[in-house]
Amino acid sequence: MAIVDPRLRLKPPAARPPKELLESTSFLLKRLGWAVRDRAMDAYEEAGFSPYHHAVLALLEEEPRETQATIADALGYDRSHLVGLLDELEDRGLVERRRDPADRRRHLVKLTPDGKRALGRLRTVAKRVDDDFFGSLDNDQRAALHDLLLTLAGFHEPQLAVSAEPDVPPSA
Amino acid sequence: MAIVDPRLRLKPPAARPPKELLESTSFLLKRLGWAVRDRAMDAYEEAGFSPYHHAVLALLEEEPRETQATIADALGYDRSHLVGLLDELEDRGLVERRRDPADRRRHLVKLTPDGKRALGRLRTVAKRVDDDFFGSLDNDQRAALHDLLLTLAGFHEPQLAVSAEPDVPPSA
DNA sequence: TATTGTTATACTCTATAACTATA
DNA sequence: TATAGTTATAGAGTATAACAATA
Repeated sequence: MAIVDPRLRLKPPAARPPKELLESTSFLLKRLGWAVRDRAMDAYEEAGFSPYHHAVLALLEEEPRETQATIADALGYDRSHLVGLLDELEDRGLVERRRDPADRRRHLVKLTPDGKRALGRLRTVAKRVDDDFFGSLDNDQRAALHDLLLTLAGFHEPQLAVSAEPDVPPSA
Repeated sequence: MAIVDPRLRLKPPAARPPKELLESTSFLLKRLGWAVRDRAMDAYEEAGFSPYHHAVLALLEEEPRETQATIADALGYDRSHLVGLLDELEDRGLVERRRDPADRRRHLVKLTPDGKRALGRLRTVAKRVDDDFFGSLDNDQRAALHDLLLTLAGFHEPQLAVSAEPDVPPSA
């Protein structure tokens, strides 16, 4: 049905990046990081959220009475960025901000029951993104990739290091 | 020497993202992709370039007489983005643009000898970024990571797929 | 004077769309 | 009318710095 110009078949439009870029792990990591970010953004947006909201809610579930500064530090966000995120979460009744009586400059932030429920939904979103994006790998490959990335992360962003601070010290 | 406030040892400031994020491969990929992009940008900037310049020059070495549209498509850039990049490269005498006599709307772009030399320098920058960023992995790990990323890339950005189009067709 | 949270500002990117010259 | 390259514009995102309240 489709008639193809012979010239196109002889010299295909070479719509491919140069080999030396494909041989660079940095290049691949950059591209894929961007791609997965893109997908995650879309998926969260469909659910009416952003990945930032998820991160904040998840952190609050683990550490129930955080101050805004510690939240920002733990997630690597700027403190002024966090203000807007918390405004949105508070407007929807997912978190509560109240002044710390011990230091009235501080706000203590905590999860509400609705926030906890929202967190559940966001976990589903996150899982779907992961399964979609890494679905082409088998379980072993996926685990291997995760390990390698975690190793790298521990090296480059020490705060992402695992077990640098065990719940129970070995000596206990 | 250093005396540590006991409270700090009992309840360290928890400057760490929630566990569920660390368990998400997407999250790690996103973070590391951003980190390596950051480093690459800095390294190229020190050399007076951007990774985009490198990509364009590398492509032109492989395919010496590209039109702007095919360059943009091959690299996944927007065509209007490419204009500025080529302006910069042309101003420095690293590429040449001339009209295609067969279709005067088109520009044929090619590498100059100076461009070729610049490409050499940019390869050094790229190698240093790669070695720095993945230096904490041993050779096997590094190769494994590269393979996994390449597999993923082929799945998500088909134009990054390897050997989808062999230099010599199997039938030849 | 320093710190917490907040607001305001400026700057970079990116994406889109208009525009020209050719076809 | 459609396409290649170019230019212009608007919007999002980010980083920085100023600010008010409190310590």
